[in-house]
Amino acid sequence: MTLTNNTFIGEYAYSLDSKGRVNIPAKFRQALSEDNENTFVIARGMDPCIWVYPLSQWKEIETNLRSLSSLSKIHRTFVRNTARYASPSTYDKQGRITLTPSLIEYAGLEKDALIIGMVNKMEIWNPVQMNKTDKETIKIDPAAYDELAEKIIL
Amino acid sequence: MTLTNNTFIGEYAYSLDSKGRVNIPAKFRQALSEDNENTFVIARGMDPCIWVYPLSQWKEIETNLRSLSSLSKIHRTFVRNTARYASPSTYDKQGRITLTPSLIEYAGLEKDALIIGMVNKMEIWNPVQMNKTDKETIKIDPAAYDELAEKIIL
DNA sequence: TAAGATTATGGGTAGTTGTGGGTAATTTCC
DNA sequence: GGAAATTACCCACAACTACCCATAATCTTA
Repeated sequence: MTLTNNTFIGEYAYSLDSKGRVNIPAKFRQALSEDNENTFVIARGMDPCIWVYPLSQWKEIETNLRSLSSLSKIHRTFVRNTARYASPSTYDKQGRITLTPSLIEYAGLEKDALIIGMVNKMEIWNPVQMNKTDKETIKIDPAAYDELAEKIIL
Repeated sequence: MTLTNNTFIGEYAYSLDSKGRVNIPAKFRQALSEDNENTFVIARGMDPCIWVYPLSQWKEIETNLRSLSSLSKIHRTFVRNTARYASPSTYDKQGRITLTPSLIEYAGLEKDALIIGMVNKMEIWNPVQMNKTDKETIKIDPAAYDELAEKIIL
């Protein structure tokens, strides 16, 4: 059962092989609309993990980046930081994408890879790092959640 | 896999040979539309690096430069600095462009060259200089950066 | 429950890409 | 106008990557 197009939820445990490939969960692949051409764009996450966008979603980001002028230092820096580590990756016949060595290192990936649906994208984590981050998350300011509550109805 | 035409993302580590040639990443070459005639325009970046535009993109910049009046000293200086060091460069059968000695010196390039996709253009850096700039970036005004990040949903 | 289909993981191979260097054509300069 | 220097074009090799096939585990369906 597929939910909305290009929408990802759930968590999957996969492994990274010696060539730097990870499987994309079948459900996620099925959720992709045709215009994505079986392609994702992988990039650095804000947390120590890899962000995986459907191509169509990434194109919107690119459009926004194009509107920034390189005359502004802060704009330049932002475009560079965003685009620099991004890379398109089409999945093969077996449904795997190849990660770049740079991103593997950034996310600290070894044998195990945890794939997490983040609605408009997915994240790839080293399970150990995810645990660590989970524990830190508990310390989040409850007031911050209250602020969020005004924006999102659960 | 090629994304949108004339759009460049990702980071590549190449080397500058004794003739002042650098490879253009295959993905970037493939992204070029036909009307670019296998040609880029190299110019001084705002940071200590070389900016490499697809020919068609550069033509748009020229159009914009034309619209600036030379009555304004700022405009004159800007046009001069932009046009002065710019130079077209067609890539050879192996996909390399030749850089000018002036630009090589400006970017402080030696053996290693770091090529960074900046969406509408690419940058060529000395990796050492890039590291230095990265560290300075941390000092950028975080508030302004966050404001930008809110406009562009990643 | 058993057979078939799908999914996750491993590895081989042919084509592509990055890099070095050589030669001929062109330009520069005395 | 001719020599020297520079530039453009070509070939060759090594490393890498994308694509293909194979197998085992899992899920689906009759």
